[in-house]
Amino acid sequence: MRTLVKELVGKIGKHVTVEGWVHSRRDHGGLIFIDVRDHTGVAQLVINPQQGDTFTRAGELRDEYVISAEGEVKERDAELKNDKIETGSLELVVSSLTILNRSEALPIQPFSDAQANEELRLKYRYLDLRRPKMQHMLMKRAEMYRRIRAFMDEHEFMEVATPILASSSPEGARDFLIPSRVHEGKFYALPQAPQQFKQLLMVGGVSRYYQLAACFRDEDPRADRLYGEFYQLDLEMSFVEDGETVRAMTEPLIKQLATDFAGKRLMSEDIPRIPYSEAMDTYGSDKPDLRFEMKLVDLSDIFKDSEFSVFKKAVDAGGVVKAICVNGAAGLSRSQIDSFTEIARSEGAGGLAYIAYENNEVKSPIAKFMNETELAELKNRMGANDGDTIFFAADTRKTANKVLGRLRSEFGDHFGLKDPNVVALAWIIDFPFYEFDDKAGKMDFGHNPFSMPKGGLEVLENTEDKLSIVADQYDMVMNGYEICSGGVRNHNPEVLYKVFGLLGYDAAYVESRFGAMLSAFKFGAPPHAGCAYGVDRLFMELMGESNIREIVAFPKNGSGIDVMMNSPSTVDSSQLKELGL
RNA sequence: GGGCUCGUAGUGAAGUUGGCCUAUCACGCCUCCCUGUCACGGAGGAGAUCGCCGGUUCGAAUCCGGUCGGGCCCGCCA
Repeated sequence: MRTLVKELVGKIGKHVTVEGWVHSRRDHGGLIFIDVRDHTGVAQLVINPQQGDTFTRAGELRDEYVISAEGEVKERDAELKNDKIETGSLELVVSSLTILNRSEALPIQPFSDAQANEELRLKYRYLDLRRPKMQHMLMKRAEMYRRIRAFMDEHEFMEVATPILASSSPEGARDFLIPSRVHEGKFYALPQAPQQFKQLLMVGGVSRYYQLAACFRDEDPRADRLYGEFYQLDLEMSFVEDGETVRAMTEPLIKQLATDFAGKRLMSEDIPRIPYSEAMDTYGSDKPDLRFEMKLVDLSDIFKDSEFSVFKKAVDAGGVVKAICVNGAAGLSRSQIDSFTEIARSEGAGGLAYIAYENNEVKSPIAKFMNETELAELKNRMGANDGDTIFFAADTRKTANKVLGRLRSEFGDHFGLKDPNVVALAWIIDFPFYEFDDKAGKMDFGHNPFSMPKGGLEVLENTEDKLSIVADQYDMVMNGYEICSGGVRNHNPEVLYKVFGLLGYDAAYVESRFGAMLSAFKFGAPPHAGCAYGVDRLFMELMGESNIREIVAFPKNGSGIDVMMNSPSTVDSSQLKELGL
């Protein structure tokens, strides 16, 4: 019967068996100390030379050998206690020692402060997982899942598994395709989300559905985006016609996770609802980090007749001049400003104009083009003080917002405005139903084609400017990350045809792609709404990580390769033949 | 697909304005010594042609070109 390391504290004087890994060894020649580690902690074993074979065997131990040690738990003398570890007041005096398995010298040192590079850590992930931090991640992830399930259960949601072998959906991300053996030339696809299945569950009479669902998308990864597969807390509620019901229902869960679970402080108990257009205009992003202000200010009226042609031209062309005021940025060096300029350029800006206020002087390459009135009005409008710098974007509204939104986030990082102990939540609502795709030169869905246009058929048919149609669609934003996306669904076949029809897709197209859903909606589909939280990204932010691979047990690398399991891999020609490939 | 960046013993780093580099340090590894350590200590040892290929040069870890691999970002992610 094995005793866990953390249980030793209550076992002074008892004879026990402890099993685990050799964490470190201190061989004094005539006396050997072994630190044994299991998932609950580390404890010291003492092996005396009187123990004969056992002592000899202890001398053979190396780091990460797997052992079973039997003996008596003794309280250490006062001067020998180690207050650095929980079991430091005791030790196990070993009478019998078994080597359960040996270990070669490790290719990475999981317990060293210097961390091996990520590629090696991923290749030897099973060793990397022994690190206390990774153990903690696994345990916290499990705890989060327990809390989610308890919450959903309490709110009478029913967990239903939906298929992993699904069908290809044309919109959205690239699919992972699975060739069918039985039906040569045909393919399954791994679901990008259980979207259609969960809506069909609503038609099937399920009132409240949820699932911790695996989702698959073949898109290039990022630091906050896993390659290939990720998990969503997917949920849907029937007989719900307003998104507020869904938002209000799930909010307590997220608050609980942010506070009780992650130990952080909420920026505000009330979670603001911000229309998409306002978020873009005020923060230059549909996922603003609301832990700090630094709002975008429209200065077009000041500069519409300016001598400074760059600004005037932008306004004349129908664009805007907008700016952000960054506290303390007057101290930025030339090269730091250059690197922010590079960032602005990468978002489409022509350059990065600025005005710094330092020691009550105006320092700026562009101030000479402005008159006293403009400078005074500018400073007043931006609320700039000594030490601040105002950064400008003069461009189309879209580009100016994008550039300043990105800079706002970068400055937030640079000046430490993103308090890691604070969670700022917001709902971004009223997304545009359609957007103009500049590159394709045509209209496309702004977000999710399955959500209900606000106003329904009436609005779809009678609105002149289709780009002004708003979807009943909502995202939850946490500290600058989109952690949830949801909507009131379009359960009306007529409206669904119309929604696609406006983009030029005819009925036959819609039927071929979404036949099951269309047909289901003809047989008494209840109104329904729902959402899906990206639990990996949510967990990442709650754990204070900026790299999503740090919080997942076995992630793929940035090229979509599992360097440990060596996937993707080639397969036998016989396997291909069986599939008719 | 594009941009930026990195690649030096098993691991992490230093060296990178060309030459005292026969490449330095720490951890790890191996041998020996050590009865109260807990990052044990002490003595000794093995281990790297500096990602790879080519070029410039009297001389390349260092400069140039190419290539491979990693990371971040853009595109993409309904």
